[in-house]
Amino acid sequence: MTNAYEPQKIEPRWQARWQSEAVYRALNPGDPGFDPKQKKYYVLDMFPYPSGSGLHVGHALGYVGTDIVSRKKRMEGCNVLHPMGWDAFGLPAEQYAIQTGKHPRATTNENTRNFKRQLELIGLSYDWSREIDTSDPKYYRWTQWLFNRLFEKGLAYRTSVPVWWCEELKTVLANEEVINGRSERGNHPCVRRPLEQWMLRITSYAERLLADIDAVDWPESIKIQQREWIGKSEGAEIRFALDGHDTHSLTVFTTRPDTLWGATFMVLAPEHELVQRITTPQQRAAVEQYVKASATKSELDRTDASKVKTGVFTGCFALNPAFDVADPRAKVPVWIADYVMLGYGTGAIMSVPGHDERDFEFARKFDLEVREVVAPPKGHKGLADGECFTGEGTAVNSGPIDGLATKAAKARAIEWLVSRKLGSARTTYKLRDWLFSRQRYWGEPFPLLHLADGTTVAVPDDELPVLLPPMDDFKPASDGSAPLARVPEWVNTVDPRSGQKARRDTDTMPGWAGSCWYWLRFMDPHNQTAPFSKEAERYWGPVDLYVGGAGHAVMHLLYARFWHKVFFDAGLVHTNEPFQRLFNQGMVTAYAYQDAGSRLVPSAAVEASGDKYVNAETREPLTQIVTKMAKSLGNVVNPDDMIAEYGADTFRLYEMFMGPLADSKPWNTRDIPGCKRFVERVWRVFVEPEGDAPIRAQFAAGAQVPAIQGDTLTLERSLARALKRADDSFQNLNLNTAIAGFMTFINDATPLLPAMSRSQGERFLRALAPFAPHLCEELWSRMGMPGLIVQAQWPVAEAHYLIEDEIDLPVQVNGKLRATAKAQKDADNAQLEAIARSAVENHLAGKEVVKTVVVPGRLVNFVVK
RNA sequence: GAGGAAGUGGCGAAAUCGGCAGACGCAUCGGACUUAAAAUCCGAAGCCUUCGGGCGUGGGGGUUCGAGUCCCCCCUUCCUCACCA
Repeated sequence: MTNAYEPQKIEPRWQARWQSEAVYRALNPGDPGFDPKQKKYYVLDMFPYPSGSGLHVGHALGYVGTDIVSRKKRMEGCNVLHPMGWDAFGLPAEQYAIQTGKHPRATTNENTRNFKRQLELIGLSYDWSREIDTSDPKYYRWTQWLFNRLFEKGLAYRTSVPVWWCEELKTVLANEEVINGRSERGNHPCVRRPLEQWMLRITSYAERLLADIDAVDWPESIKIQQREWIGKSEGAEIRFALDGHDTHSLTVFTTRPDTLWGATFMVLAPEHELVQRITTPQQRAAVEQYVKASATKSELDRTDASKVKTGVFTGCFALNPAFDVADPRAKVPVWIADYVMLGYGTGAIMSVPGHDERDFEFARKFDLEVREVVAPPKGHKGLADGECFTGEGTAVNSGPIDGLATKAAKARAIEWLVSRKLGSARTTYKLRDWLFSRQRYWGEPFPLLHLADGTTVAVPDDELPVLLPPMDDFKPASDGSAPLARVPEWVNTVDPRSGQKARRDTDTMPGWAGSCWYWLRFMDPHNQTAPFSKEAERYWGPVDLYVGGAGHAVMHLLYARFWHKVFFDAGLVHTNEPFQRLFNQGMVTAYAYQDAGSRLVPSAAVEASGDKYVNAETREPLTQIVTKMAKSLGNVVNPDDMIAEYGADTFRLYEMFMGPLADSKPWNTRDIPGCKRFVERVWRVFVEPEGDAPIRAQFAAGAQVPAIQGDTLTLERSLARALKRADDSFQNLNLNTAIAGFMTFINDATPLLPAMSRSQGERFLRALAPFAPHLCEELWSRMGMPGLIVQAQWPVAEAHYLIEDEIDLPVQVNGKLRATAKAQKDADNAQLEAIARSAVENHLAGKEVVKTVVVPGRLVNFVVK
């Protein structure tokens, strides 16, 4: 037994012990030893994509936070489910394979091994018996099985949609791989091109996805982002006849049916199907050129999208149904312009330039008629002032709805349209159906067969999984078809039900698929007859606390909610929503350094002297800035290095001590020694460094129990405050304040050490244990405490030690602090006033006290003239 | 352009209700110990000051006996989404 603090020795030792005793193993209903009366708590991290570069300290932030919560919940007696796994399908592994020839299976296995090693180094309390890998056939078998449920409900369909095509890479790219019209990798130009794709009908759940978000305990900012993304808007669909085209009409969506009388032109999206039919010969050349240009240009140079509206007249006129055909106002020109999106509403609008900014700008540019149909309320500028008015007002120049306020005018306009069969009320959503297929290799194959008779059927559940065929060339074909299409022996098969010849679907699912239900698989990860058992789901669902970055605010969380609702409808799960409480950890940023010309200098070449920074070579002064961690800046910090140097406990403490879990904050390795010092001070409080006893005698079993008085009472109060602060810090996960409380206690205890009792020592260790588990386990064992501290009970402050008998009473004169006086905690107002008055006598001399404010137990304020 | 989050010492930050602004750390400075250094321990420290005090939570107004905290306007930074009719 040595008395030096040696984290490199004690940490692996306790990790091995926890593993051998399976202390983080969560029991399911039916498992031996399962206690149905015990409360359950499910803490989930957003599981990582195991990239080749490994974890950095930013990823670890949330994992340390949830680990501390899990450990505390266990100590509070909960059956805690805290699992971890790998979101292992995805494009980087495949891209890497194309470049290096290394199979995605091999790199994925390597990467997950590395991630797991890193997580274990940190001492995280995952139940590794539940580890899952979305790219493992044992897992994706059930992803396919769940897809079949969507397919049989008609929620998956195949259609031709415009997708990103990159000519340079000869491949289809996912939306998330295209940034400002260029490929994320290589920065090549991309264009939209129609291709047959699988879609999921998420829009049919739009209303429920919107409504149910009110009931969950999520950050309001995320709720707002989801609501905005779903983007419900209510309005009307209106049909316009086209002059000279009896067979075609033009339907538009508007949220302002009351402004129909002010519609002076129409605009179609350039891709709108009517464009070809209605364009007149004179305009054809101009229109075709515009359509072609907008296929690339509109998305390509968005950076210098100078917001100048462009468009071309088709030569065609529509008839505004608000007016009689003979009325000159009825005939309105039809234009095309790229400010109208094909995918939203009907891909066509009626333009009301008097009351819509975009239409107003367009009308000005092309000199089109602007007519006022909504009079602004008094005090607002309108067309009379040369400005467009988009707010609510009173209908004017609008025939049957004249004089109505906007709200009523909308309703009346819809009635009017319905009665004439010109339109109807309609609600639209920004949310689009979900493009669910990728022409890629490293994903779940669709469990679908295209039969000789032209129908498409699901592979029967009992034939799953449809395994990815072995391949070693993953390059997409030049026509955009998937790599799987090049494996004829895999593609060509027979439908096991009808015996017909069949072709397998050669698309794979997107990276999101595996993460759409993984929290359910964690509940029952080894089930071979179902994705998860009903009993397990009834017991564990929903997730009590889900922690991850705000970057997944929309996509993952919306997709996951969608699948969960489909499962709910299918009777597979018993809750409407998957994640009861969501918490977003902040981003860990890092410092970077700039020279006078704002050029970034790699961190390795920066030298610090006090609070100044200079370039180590040139001695040029540098400015410190805060940025993302990036390889190119050389400021990525990885946990392995930190742990090797300081130990896991110090690393964990620093991660939390930086600030509230929710805040973004810069990593500063220079600050870590503060946490290291704290850990060492804790050690020395318990262990005499020069001695050879495992623990100071006062903390050993059978030590004399001091009376709680004098210094021991002072420490008891200090400990109570620390325990209270620690407990409170879990409310908002500002665990930094808990650590500050522990530090304060150790600062108090150090000079009063002889008065500290064994009981105080062990309670302190129990509170610190979730934060610094190895250290506490070691000291706990040296104290001769029974069992493991990870299984001990969470200590709670005794309320009466939180109350001080004597307080420092601040005394203010005119709101300014002039003195502090000692006062008894329970002194009444008159006593307090008297004490206060004598404390600030000199400030009151010769002044008239006009008012005295006494806040019992808080302060006294004299208002004087 | 829209939405969100946030601005407090040299730095990270703290401050249930409106009630002593800057706890706890880092860096800094001083002292002890040491042949010396490291480590450790003790102490100082928001800024200005004529040593009475004054000024201080991005800026400007307001409410209040009292505002980091509540209300209005403005500025800056970061994140997300881009013309959604």
